[in-house]
Amino acid sequence: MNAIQDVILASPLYTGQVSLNENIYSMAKNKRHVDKEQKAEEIELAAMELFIDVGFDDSSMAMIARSANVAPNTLYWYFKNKDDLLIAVLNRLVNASMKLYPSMMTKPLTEQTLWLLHQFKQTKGLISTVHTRVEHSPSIATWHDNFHRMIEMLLTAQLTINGIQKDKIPFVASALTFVVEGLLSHEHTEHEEQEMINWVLRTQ
Amino acid sequence: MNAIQDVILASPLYTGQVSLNENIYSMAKNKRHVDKEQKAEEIELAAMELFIDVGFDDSSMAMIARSANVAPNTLYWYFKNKDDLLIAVLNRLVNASMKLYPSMMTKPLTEQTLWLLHQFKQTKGLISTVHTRVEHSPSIATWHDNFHRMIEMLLTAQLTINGIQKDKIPFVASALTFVVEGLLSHEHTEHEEQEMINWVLRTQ
DNA sequence: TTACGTCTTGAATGGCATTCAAGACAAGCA
DNA sequence: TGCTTGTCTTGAATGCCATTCAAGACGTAA
Repeated sequence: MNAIQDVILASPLYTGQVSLNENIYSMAKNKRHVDKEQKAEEIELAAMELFIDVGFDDSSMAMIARSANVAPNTLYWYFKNKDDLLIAVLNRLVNASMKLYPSMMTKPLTEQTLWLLHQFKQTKGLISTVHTRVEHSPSIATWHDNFHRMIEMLLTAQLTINGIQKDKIPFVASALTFVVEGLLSHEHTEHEEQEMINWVLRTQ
Repeated sequence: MNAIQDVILASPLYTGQVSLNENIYSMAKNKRHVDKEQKAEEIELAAMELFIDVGFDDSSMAMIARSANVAPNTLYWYFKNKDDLLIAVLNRLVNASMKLYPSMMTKPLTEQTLWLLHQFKQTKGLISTVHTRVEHSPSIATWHDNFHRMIEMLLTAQLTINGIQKDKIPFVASALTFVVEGLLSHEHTEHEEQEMINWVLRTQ
């Protein structure tokens, strides 16, 4: 239906894992890499559960390791540090939502936005975590940039389809993003959320 | 001119320090409390500078103590923990801005909002810090609640003066808040900021 | 059997917020 | 004057934390 969506959904960041081993060429001897990706996945799933349940700061590497049945320092063979593990988890979460998104694409934009809001609600805490760590970790910073670039493209495409006045689109897209982020960090009733999004999307 | 503002500006949270020693009655013997408030102020100022310059997470209690010329554990005689020190600093910052606010009250709302945005820009990092720590610390959570209550009252008053349609006011107030928070966590040009705020405030 | 990458781990290391116990200091009273 | 009592201050723990190091186990390929 529209090409932009396909581009987004096919972008390397969101097609699932960005391959952990880029050196497939030089990899010749002693490859056991099948297990490696499996184990990495186990670790990511353990981390994901903890990050969602108790938050990033309160999930120690030791807890994650225990939950994945490995020694704490084993995590560092698979991930450079805790921030890199966070990125893997974030990609997994975004990817999961984006896999479901196509089925929402034809629905009204208000409904789509509300759906996105609910998708990210389980990961509420991780949003401020990302914002906090953007200043520490360059890799989190670029992840954050890419994420917002993707959201902006997605919304721009949808707002265009919905016939929003062209020169207003950047504002509406930013406002929608900020309002969703705001609704994620501050408690509101379902009804308020809906009214809020409707208000942003009201055609002038 | 309008009573609501006065109420806000006189509210205990924002009239400067909430007195550190509530037990003035029982305090009789051995009082040296004059120095105490002075020393507390020195610590708060040292903490404020560090929180703004290097952020909350990267300001260790040891650094703050060194900067205030005391031993690290001395901080715990004045503040229950690092979160309580953060609250003292936040109150100081909000108080400083609110002292300046009355001179902006008569200006157009767009200008007021832009001014608020710039006031809080120096404390950018502390916003996500607060959002992160809301889940850990009940005292940060209530501070955050009170802060938003105050902002909501302030904006509601101003939007009423500006003749915004009554039933739309809650949405505009929330949207303005979220957009300011968004602009604080995501880099934008001055021009984009202005356009963004104008867009939210456009009368329908 | 040897050699060499892949993977795992126990045991550091250095940092952190916070607590503890001991004492210094000042004021009020005898 | 000395004694007591509360106000402050601090060196030295404590128990976490993320991360690193060095040693070795395990599989594969020659």
